[in-house]
Amino acid sequence: MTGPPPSGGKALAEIIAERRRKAELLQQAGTPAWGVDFSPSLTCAQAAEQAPGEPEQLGDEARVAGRILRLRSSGGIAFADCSDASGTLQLLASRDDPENDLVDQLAELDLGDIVGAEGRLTRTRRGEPSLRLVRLTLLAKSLRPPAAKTRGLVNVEQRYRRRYLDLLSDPSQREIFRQRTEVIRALRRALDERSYLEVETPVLQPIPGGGAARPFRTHYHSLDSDLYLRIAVELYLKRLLVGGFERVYEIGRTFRNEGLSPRHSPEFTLLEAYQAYADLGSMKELCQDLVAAAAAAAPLADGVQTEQGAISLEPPFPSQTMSQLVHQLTGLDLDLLWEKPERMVEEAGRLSVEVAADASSGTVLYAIYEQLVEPNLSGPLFVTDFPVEVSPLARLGPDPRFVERFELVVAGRELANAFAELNDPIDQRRRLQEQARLRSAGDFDSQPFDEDFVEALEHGMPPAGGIGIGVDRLVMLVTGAQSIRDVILFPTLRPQSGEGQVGEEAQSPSAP
RNA sequence: GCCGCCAUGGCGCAGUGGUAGCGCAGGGGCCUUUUAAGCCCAGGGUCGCAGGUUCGAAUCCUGCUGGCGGCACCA
Repeated sequence: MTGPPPSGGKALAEIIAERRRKAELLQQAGTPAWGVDFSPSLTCAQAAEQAPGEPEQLGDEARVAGRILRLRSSGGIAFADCSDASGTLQLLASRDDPENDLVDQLAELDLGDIVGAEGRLTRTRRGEPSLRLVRLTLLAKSLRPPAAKTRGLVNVEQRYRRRYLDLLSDPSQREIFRQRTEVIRALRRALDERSYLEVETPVLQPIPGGGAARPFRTHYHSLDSDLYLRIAVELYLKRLLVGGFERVYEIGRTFRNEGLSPRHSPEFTLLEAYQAYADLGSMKELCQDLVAAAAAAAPLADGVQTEQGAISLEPPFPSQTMSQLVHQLTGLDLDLLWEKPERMVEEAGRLSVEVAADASSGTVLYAIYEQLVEPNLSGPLFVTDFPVEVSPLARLGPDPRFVERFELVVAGRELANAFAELNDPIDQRRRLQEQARLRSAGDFDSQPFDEDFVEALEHGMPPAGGIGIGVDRLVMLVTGAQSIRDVILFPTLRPQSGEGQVGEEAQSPSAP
């Protein structure tokens, strides 16, 4: 035996050794255990469908390929359940057939082996569609025992760390990720149909702007400069509006150096779309259409469930201002209090909402909304009129205390965020300078100043609407997933000891 | 980062102070239509890691590692 010692205990080592021995015996007999080509003529599901209607009747010839999930043998007859992406088909070998050695061949397979099977379609006495074998080809010997024969993997850590085991032992897990892809396709289709142009902007950015979040930092050796993984794509897409594109969007991975939770992943998929000459109402319509398209792409049997019960994602969604929502919950007369931020701070304290003693009225309003209102909103609901203090990139509304912005809230969570984009370069410069001031005062979540972006605005950006949608959360919603890790194939986990010690890649002499 | 819960053969689990068991998987055997097939036999474990308490620790205590949940940060 060569190769690395198998991980795990003695029993596992013995199982692996036994399987390797089988593979070697086969190879010595001239039967390769890996690397053989095989072209199926039907999927397992198609073959099952084409099986003859009557028991023990022989039908068409067929070739299928798949993984052996279960084996049963009964003296002179052997059965195997063969599974491919489409479903499962039973394989059958009988001593009564001329190829009676197939009974032993089939029985000697191990669970997890991948085979190509050729024979005639039939149906057993109990009515099970089956392939009566005339030839069996081993395509890939499995050296490790299957994690789970019937139920899927239960151990959550294993499911995330070794997702392939989760996927192969539980078809419903594969279905979730297939639906994820369908949702993203539906989003693309909806935007493409509206003449949006899909673009790609830098993931590595010298100045990480466009959102309030702490970035990941990395270093590019060739230019000997620090770069940041993007926290948003906003500032680049707006530059494209300056450049004359009128409808652009990007769906891509975005990175935020923040805590992990069932709703937060350090890398997540963000959709951002910008449309020149669009007002906030148009963005609401776009938002509704995108959410409805996503829901239609992954239809749940029992509808979309939230902690507050079943909800409909059928447009149109209602709107309410943040001030209305806070007033309804607390009874506070915000107009009366607004000029006295210290009174607002007091009221917040009374409501057990913690804010800085010198917080402005807008900041306090937002804090009360976030902590007391948003978590209890079932939605879907557009929350509008955000305080200017928490919206440095949005255009002022008719009431200059607020900006033209909405968030779509579903199940107590922010699903989308949109605003009428600020295109006043003088105001934008002032607001970004304020952000930069906060940042240098130690607030890592505030945005650094981006001179090039402001300069782009100085060339003139058309008035525009913009929207951002958290795609992972949208997928969670429409698939009923409870954790964001359940909709990310390989979620970020702490490296196990021994991992995460890659060393300095720049030392590699073969680095390009 | 803080708090709580969890970690027992490959997988799923039982075992709350007396030295570890069950089902599946794996090995040997029986069985000519099975469906998570069935039946018989024999295996497989330093109970996550390291200390401590005790005559005796899977079990109690401490630390560490990893996971989950909550808080904080945020989408």
